[in-house]
Amino acid sequence: MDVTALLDTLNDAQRQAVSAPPHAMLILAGAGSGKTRVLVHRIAWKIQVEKLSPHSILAVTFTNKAALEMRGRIETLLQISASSMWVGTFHGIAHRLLRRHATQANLPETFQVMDSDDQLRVIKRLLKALEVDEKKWSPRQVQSFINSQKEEGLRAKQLADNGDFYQKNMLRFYRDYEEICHRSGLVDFSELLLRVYELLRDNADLLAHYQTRFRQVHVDEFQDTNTIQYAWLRLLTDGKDNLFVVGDDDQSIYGWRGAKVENIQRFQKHYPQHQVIKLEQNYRSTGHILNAANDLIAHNEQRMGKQLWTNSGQGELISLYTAFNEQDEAYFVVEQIKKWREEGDLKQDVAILYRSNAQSRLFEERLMSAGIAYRVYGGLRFFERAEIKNTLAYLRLMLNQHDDPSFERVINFPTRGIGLKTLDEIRLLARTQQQSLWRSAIALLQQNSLSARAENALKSFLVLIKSLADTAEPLPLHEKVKLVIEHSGLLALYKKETDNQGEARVENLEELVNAARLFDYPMESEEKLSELALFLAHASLEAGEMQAGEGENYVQLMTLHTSKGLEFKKVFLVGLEEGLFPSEQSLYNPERLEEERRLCYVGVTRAMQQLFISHAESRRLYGQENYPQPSRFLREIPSELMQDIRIRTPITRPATVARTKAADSLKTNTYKAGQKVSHTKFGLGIVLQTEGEGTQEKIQVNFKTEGMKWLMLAYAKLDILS
DNA sequence: TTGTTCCAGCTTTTT
DNA sequence: GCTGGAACAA
Repeated sequence: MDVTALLDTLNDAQRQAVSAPPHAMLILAGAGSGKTRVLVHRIAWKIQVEKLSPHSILAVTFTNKAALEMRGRIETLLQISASSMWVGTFHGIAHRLLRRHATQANLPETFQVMDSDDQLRVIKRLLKALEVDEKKWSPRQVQSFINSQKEEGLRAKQLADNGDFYQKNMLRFYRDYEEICHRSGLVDFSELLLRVYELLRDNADLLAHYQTRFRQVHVDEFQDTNTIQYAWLRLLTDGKDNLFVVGDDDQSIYGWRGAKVENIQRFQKHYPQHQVIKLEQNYRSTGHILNAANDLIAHNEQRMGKQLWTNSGQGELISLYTAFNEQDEAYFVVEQIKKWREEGDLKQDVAILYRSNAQSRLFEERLMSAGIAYRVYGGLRFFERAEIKNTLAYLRLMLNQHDDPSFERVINFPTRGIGLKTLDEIRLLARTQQQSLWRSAIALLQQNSLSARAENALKSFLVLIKSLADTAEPLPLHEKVKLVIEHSGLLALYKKETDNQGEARVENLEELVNAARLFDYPMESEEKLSELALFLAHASLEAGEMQAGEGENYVQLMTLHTSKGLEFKKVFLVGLEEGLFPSEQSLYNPERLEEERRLCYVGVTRAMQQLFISHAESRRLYGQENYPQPSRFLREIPSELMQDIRIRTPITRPATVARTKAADSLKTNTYKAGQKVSHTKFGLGIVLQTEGEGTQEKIQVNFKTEGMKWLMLAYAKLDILS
């Protein structure tokens, strides 16, 4: 392939980015502007034109999916195998480095990776052991404290409590947590990043080695990097000016989990030689949709500034539907999908996007009764399922008996007569002796202090693990997994469950054996670790797909966050109401509000041809009827880009809202739900309901401009208009 | 050990 | 208003 072929299919800005001289580059890539394309072609350029070996290229992404796609596209483009190229997630690459340099990183060779669920379990147990009030110190709170400190690059010993009671306790938990992880040979997700950062920072030789090796470093979704990830990139490219980052400040929607958009500014300061290129031509959406997105995001103050454009025509207007309530909203969406289905089979092109997962239920119900196949993204993924995690815990324990969380998980699962009392004694001994549960269990047996029954049960558990480990030793990976499933008692247990769930679990276990069979482990000469250990790490680092295969005939339901990076011909953006989107928690915080707006921008730019936006006038939330204002984002999209699908006629509010309340209030009250009223100060409004009697009588009115209010009827100056 | 009841909490998610 | 988890009882 010659050089022109690499550039031919690109537009001017893309071409500039791909063929730029080898210095630091910041590519601000708008939604649908061919970001991955540029990244892939840039890497191809490096290999093809600048003759870099794939070996000297590093490309970092956030998700496994993105990493896989990038490698695949490079290989297709260049028709080479890029297996020597390092393409992976931040965590995946950190894991790889730690495996290679475990000793220098002060980790055991067999260290394992914990997922967030494992981490939470460790913290829960730790808090129990310390006998602190779980109401006051919630495990989740502790977890997020620890993770956010690590993401800022801070160890417990680097933090001061300043006499602060809260901080003092948190630091105690943090220290204990580090201790348990160390003893069990476990590393959590943020630890992977921090540990690698420290490894390179403290080992000049290693750092120099990787700085020399990676002649080009590429980062996808740069706006999502957190402090420690950026610090790591800085180390790796220090004084080299060879960092190529692609991102979009307007699509930064993960600030709440530590992402720092400011890293874009930091980049510009730290790499003064850098060049900025904006990709603004959009190949996805029609003109109207892009204009809406542009005008919406222009309401944000904190942005670098970008204007998307297309030369593919204006397309259809955006449709706006005002629903009576959330039921009506779901009804409308599904009716619309039904119409499309009658016109032709279009289901895989349709997505319903919402702010929070709880909103999916109504759409699911409607789709179900309409007989339309759908798929909800989110929820538990394969390697996160309880039966899978139980099996993995046995496998981990076989590999490393001092893995306390795994020990806890399966010592009495399936039940084998080891009660709480025995377990407590083991825990106590472990704590006082500062040793693993496994060692403590053995010690306890030697003390002969247990009852005969407990002793037998415990002994047989230890023997089980040992014999599983020995028997498995010579077997191929999938046979090891199979052995555990069959001999741990898990299979028998799940087979006994006669309901669907039991069946599904058995199927999942079979699938796990299959996954093990198909697992081909990336074995480099230095990575002499056992296949099993790598498989277990893989299970933590890649929890498995949760999406339907490409092009399958499903309507797709997902949160706005999940939709980032995807595109659909027809998009429903639902629930655009103040308090829902933007969410209640963001309403009074300008920064969070801007993030919500970016989220809305992400949603709008998912649509290729048709965008439907809806909101409801009344919505049941947490068992309470709410009358939310339409989202401010609706006002921020120019009205000439939108068409109302139905004329708003609030008088014909459906009976469901008005009926019961109205019937009740009829007895004593003159006001009825649905009546138009006028207030001297608040203006026009619609009566929603009344409550109480006599001087205590209150009335709830939804005012056109002022929103929903409760008024004391005795004082309210209301005129009935209808 | 299992079932029941009570109670808090309630965006967003990848690794 | 529902759900998941924990505490408690049998």
